[in-house]
Amino acid sequence: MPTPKPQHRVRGSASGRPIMVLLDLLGRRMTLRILWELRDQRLTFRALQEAAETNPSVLNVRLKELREAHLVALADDGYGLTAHGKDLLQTFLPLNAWADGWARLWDGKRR
Amino acid sequence: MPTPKPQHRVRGSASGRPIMVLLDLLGRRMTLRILWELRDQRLTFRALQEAAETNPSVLNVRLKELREAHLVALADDGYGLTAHGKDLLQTFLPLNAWADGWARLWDGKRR
DNA sequence: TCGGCATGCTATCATTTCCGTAGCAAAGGG
DNA sequence: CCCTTTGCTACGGAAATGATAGCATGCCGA
Repeated sequence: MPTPKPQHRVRGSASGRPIMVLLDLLGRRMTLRILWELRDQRLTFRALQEAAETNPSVLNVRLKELREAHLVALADDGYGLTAHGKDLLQTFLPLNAWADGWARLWDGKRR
Repeated sequence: MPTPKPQHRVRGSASGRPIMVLLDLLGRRMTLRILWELRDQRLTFRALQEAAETNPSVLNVRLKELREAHLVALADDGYGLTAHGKDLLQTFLPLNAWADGWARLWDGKRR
């Protein structure tokens, strides 16, 4: 379960193209969720575990990957996004509003 | 392996908040990749399978989920993004450029 | 009308990943 | 000392994924 790095073969892509590497990384379970939970706060390992509703084993693996990817870093006051991580998160912030609109697709169909 | 729907409990989130549902859906393997491959073209099942470098079993499961999520639809000329899917993809298009910049983090470290 | 071919897709099984729980080592107070 | 919190690891069962083979349908040319 190697951490995907640009220029290296990753699951689902022999090319190592950065976008493919990134899609592999973000497509692993809890990765997007972890980034999301850290979008506006720093959290300890355990606080992050609760926030993301996951367990320490998966969380630890994801955190290792995200740290190797320079998206997350651990400081005295807990885990938080790096400058790169914050930059990436900017891309995802509109997702929240988008998801709300998307959810309305089901509102009319449930009774 | 139920398709996540807003207002319903999903893996990693009891709340059913749309953003959590979306993060669960997008966090499943190959989901982001499939959306990415369809960003500017329609593909047959087999063409999509090759493009995304995956296998029919996983592809079929993901396509079912994406169709139920109204993000992908099948027409005579193959699979393609729905209006909602295209809208969502707009959010991710900047990722390509971002990933190229991100990859440079490793350029200086490889020798 | 009979191959051939491409289509979407399913079945099967081995492998990988994930999940849930218990617990450890270190650091800091009281 | 002991209690708490920290980050994190070990383990076993469950679930998801991956790879391959193959089916049913429809189309097209001979």
